Amino acid sequence: MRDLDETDLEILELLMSDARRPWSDIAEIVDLTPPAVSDRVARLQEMGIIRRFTLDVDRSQLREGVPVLLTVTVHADRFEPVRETLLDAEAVEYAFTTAENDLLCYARVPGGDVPAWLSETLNKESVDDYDVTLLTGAEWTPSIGGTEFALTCAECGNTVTSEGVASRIGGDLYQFCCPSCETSFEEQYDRLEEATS
Amino acid sequence: MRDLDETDLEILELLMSDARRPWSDIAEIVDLTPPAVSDRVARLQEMGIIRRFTLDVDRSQLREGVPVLLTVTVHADRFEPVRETLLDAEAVEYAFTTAENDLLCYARVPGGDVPAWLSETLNKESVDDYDVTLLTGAEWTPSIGGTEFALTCAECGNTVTSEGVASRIGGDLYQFCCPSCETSFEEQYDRLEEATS
DNA sequence: AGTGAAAATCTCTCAGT
DNA sequence: ACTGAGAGATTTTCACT
Repeated sequence: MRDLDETDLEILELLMSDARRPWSDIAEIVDLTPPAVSDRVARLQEMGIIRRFTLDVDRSQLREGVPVLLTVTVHADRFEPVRETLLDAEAVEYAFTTAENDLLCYARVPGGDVPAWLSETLNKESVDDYDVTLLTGAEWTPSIGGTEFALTCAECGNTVTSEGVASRIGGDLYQFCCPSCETSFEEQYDRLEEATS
Repeated sequence: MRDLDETDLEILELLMSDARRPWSDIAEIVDLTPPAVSDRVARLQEMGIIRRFTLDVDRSQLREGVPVLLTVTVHADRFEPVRETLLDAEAVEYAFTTAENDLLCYARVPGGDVPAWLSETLNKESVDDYDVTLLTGAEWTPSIGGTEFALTCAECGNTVTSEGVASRIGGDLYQFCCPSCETSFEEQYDRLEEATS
């Protein structure tokens, strides 16, 4: 799978701000022809970078229910099914997974009866504990962050993903793709320090 | 401002699943002509129901930074400026406001140095306290929930918005547009109870 | 608010580089 | 991967209901 170039990111940004913008419009900005833009967008869709063309809707005006943030603690074995159950629930709009395997869901509960909705939704699911926070607002600021690109592991040179770690060593910040690369780098660094002192 | 009808909701649903769908396509499904659909969409945009046509992007593939959930506690006086500062920050994608005036932000921190990013971002802002949770996943499930419609205040008949409250009185759940309607309804209810006992 | 038809614009296809 | 041009589809405009 070929990597993204700056033109792809520019196209993504333009479509983020207006997904109905004509290809010809984009083509002019990124200095290509309309079919070339169309091809790139098709490729971005195939790669799964673009999941879909959609709307940013102000649901508060649709009066769809009481907005809540639901924090769910669940045993690791049951994590996947619970996550899927929640994502399938009509009321759930966002689901965040924490590093400690907790689930955070933003939902709009129809009818305002949060306890009833919860027992309906999580009924057959073995949830250890949950907590509900009432929300008064939710906002979304889509942006691609055009200046931000892939990070490179200081030890092995691979691309740093969400699994990666950052560490400040000798006053400088280094990126690593995994903790073992971090350890290797630190050992190497300490050896260098000793040798030059 | 005219209320939404079922055709509007149908158009919203169709555009949520594919925002580039031709008007003619939608027109056929909702039994209108293309210009009529175009007019309705324009009206939905003017009303602010449709904020924008956009993309659902799989940001995990863009390797854009370390995903975190930031919980910020801030004095009521400083709430608005802090909220705006955070929303303006490139890294912040979502901001949820709790009923207790806490802020919850989903952000992807570039470079992975979360403490540095925080001190940069919230530098001149008087934040009482904050907490950072590392996330490993974030998902979005766009859907309109076609069966869900506006709620009506049991006291005054107005539409219940996010500001509204729900209350279980005498075993039944009632919706109110505001606390004062709730109080009026309860008093009326109690008087009826006394009269019939 | 919606229709119908014409004009303008956009997208798709495909042969060629 | 991209271009350029032509065919086909879509959107916009506008007079009318």
